[in-house]
Amino acid sequence: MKEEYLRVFAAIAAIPPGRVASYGAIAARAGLPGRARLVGRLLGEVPDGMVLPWFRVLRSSGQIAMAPGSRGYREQCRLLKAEGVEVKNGRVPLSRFGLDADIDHAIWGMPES
DNA sequence: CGTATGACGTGGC
DNA sequence: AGCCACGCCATAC
Repeated sequence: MKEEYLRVFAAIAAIPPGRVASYGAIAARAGLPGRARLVGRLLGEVPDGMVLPWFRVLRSSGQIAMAPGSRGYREQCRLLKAEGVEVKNGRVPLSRFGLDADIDHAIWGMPES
C-alpha cells in the first residue's frame, strides 16, 4: 500500500461525526491536490478490516456520489441521517455540514507548517 | 502502446 | 438548475 493512499484513508477517518467533506478536500488534506478521483477510486477498494466513515465523503456540490437508488446510495443516506446530517434528494447542504477551509484548519490542524 | 472509464473538480455559458 | 470542455490519473482492455 502506497503511503499516499494511507494519508487519504487517514484524512477520511479524521472527518468528525455529523460533518461531511468533499473528495477534493480529502485529496488536498492528504497532500494530493487535484486528485479527487483517486479518493473515489480508493473508497471502492478499502482494505479488508479497515473501517472508515466513507459515507461522510460527498461531491463538492454536496451530492452523494453513488448512483441514485443504488444500495450504497441508500446506505449512505441512512448513515448520514443517523448522525444528524440533513440529506434531501441525495444532497447535503455543505453550508451547514461541510468542512470548509476555516473549519478544516480547526479540526484537521495547521495546513502546511 | 492507445483508449476508455470512473464514489471527481472547476470554470464557462 | 443544466450542459460542456478540460484537467486529473490508476486500471482495465
